Amino acid sequence: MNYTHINLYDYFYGLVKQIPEGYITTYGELAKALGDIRAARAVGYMLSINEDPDGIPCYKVVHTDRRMGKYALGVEEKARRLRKDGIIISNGMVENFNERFFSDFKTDYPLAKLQEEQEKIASMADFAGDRDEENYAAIDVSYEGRTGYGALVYYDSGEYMVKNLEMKVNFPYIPGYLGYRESPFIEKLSVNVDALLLIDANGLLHPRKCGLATFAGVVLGRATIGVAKSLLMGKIDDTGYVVYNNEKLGYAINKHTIVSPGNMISLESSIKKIKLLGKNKYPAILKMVHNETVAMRKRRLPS
DNA sequence: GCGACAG
DNA sequence: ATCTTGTCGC
Repeated sequence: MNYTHINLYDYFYGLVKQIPEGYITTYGELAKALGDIRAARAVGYMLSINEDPDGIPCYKVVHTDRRMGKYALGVEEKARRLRKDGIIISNGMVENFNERFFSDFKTDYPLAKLQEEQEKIASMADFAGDRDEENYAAIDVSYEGRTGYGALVYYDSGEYMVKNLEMKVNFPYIPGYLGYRESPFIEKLSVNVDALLLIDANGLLHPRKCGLATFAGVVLGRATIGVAKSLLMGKIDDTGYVVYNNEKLGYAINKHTIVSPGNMISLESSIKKIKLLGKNKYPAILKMVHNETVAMRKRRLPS
C-alpha cells in the first residue's frame, strides 16, 4: 500500500520564508501551519539545523510568551537582526509583539492530512489472531541530524544476521508521526526477511491507533509487534494493561517495555510472544539492534 | 510551576 | 532520537 511521502523539512522552510519583512511569528504558530501544534518542538529543531540562515530567516521565530528564543548564531545576533527589522527587544522579550505578529501562512496543513491518512491506515490494520513464526527480526534507527542509521537483526534457528542501512530523512521526529519518519527504513531493511518484525515503537497504542508498528505493518502487508521504551499515552492499570479511553491498547511488561500489536496479530498474542523472548525484560534482540545503530552512527562520526 | 510529549 | 531554537494543561 502507498502512503504520502512529503518532505516536511522543505515544506517547513517554505513556510518560514513566508514571514514578511518586519514581522515575527512563533514556534507554535508555525506548528499550527504545519497542521499540528504538537510539532512545536520539531519546529525549533528544524530551525536549529537549517543550513541557510540567510535564505531562511529563522531569527523571526520567537516564543509564544514573547521570549526571544534561541539562535544558532547566538541570541545577541538574533536580537540584532530583529532590531534591524524594527522589532523592539528589551530584557530578551519582544515588546511590539502584537503589532508585528504574522500568522497568515499560505498552507494546506500537511500534518492534518497525514492524520486522516493514519486513520485510514489504522482502519485497514488487523489486530486479531496468533502468529506461529519461529523466526523474528528487530529494527531500529539512530540519528545524527538528517542522517538515519538503521539496522535489522534477524534471528533464525540459533543464528543472528545483521543488515545495515544509512539514509537521509525528510521528516523530523514529531510525536504521533513516527511512521512517516521511520517506515522507509523498515521497508528497505525487511525486504526478503521472512520473519515477524519487532519494532522499537508503538502500534495500536497511538492516538489514531496508527503507531509506527501498525503504520509500517499495514503499508508493507507484514506482521509486526510494537515494543516501546516509554509510554506515549494512557495509563498502566494494576494488571499491567495500558488503558486509554477505557480501551486496552497495550501492555507494560515493565515500565520500559510497552507492548502493543502492530499488524496481523492480537494484543494477547503480542504479549505472549514478547514474554517468550525474554521473561519480563526488554527483548535482547531489540537491545542488540539498538546497539548496532548507535555503533553505525559513531563509526561515521569520529570524535 | 511541573510534567507530558513513541523515537 | 540527541545533547537541546516549545507549548499546553493540570
